[in-house]
Amino acid sequence: MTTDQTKISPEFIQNAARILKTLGHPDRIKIVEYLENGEKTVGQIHRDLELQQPIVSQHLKMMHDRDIVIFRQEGTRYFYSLANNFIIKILNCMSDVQGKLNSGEWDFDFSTTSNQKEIA
Amino acid sequence: MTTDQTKISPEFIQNAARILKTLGHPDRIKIVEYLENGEKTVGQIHRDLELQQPIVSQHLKMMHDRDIVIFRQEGTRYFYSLANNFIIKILNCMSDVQGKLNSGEWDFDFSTTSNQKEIA
DNA sequence: GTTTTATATAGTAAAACTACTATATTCAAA
DNA sequence: TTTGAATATAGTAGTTTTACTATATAAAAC
Repeated sequence: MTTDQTKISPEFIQNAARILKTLGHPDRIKIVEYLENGEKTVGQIHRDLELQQPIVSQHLKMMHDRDIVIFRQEGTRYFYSLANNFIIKILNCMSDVQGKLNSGEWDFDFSTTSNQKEIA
Repeated sequence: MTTDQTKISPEFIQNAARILKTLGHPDRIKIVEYLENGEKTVGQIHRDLELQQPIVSQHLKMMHDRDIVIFRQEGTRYFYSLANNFIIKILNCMSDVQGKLNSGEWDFDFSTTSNQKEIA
């Protein structure tokens, strides 16, 4: 029902697109989800998520450019964390969806997807 | 708090990434949002959103491949609609976020973004 | 001082996306 | 049966992403 009352503004569409696009990569989703537990160093992400270090840095750099993560430096280590609750909100949204899919409340089967919608 | 209880499954991450990435384009967000009002023909989208027809078809094809939209053909016209509530859920999530940003409840200012998180 | 450790950066080839133009296809209409 | 309307497709040049390898930096540890 958030359809007509909360019309997505043109300016926001740009931001939303950029955020969604950036979040649209398996590794980055994993990283963001991992960061929900609090700030982590590149090495922790690298080891715990089993991703190559340069790849991790690359993803983090992209996400930093797009304001998804921030970091603080301490000696030779960089501690990254989520930049905004916005990101968590989306992640939770995805989690909710997953829950409904797992519980069978929704069909995510596709190919068989039926959706008549309110066709007048 | 959907962190540890509802762990995002590896399989879902793939789907989520594909969906988010696909939604990560201004035109496609506009189209999806437009389709929330019910099914529309290519021509309607083309005219109402002021997007070139081939571009619209291109986006719709991609979104169909990624199971975001479905369509039914009637004569020479194609009626497109959203394939799953999943998509609406995400859109609503984005709308909510926008609402909070507009109301100043959150800062989306970035660059100034502060986020200490629960640093132990 | 020299060697690790922790990260960022450069460089790059292959793949995917974007935005267009031109054209084919299929119905509907005259 | 020719025309026009509604869409899909093909083709393509330019731009981003991706995924790696190699390397530069800077702080720590010896």
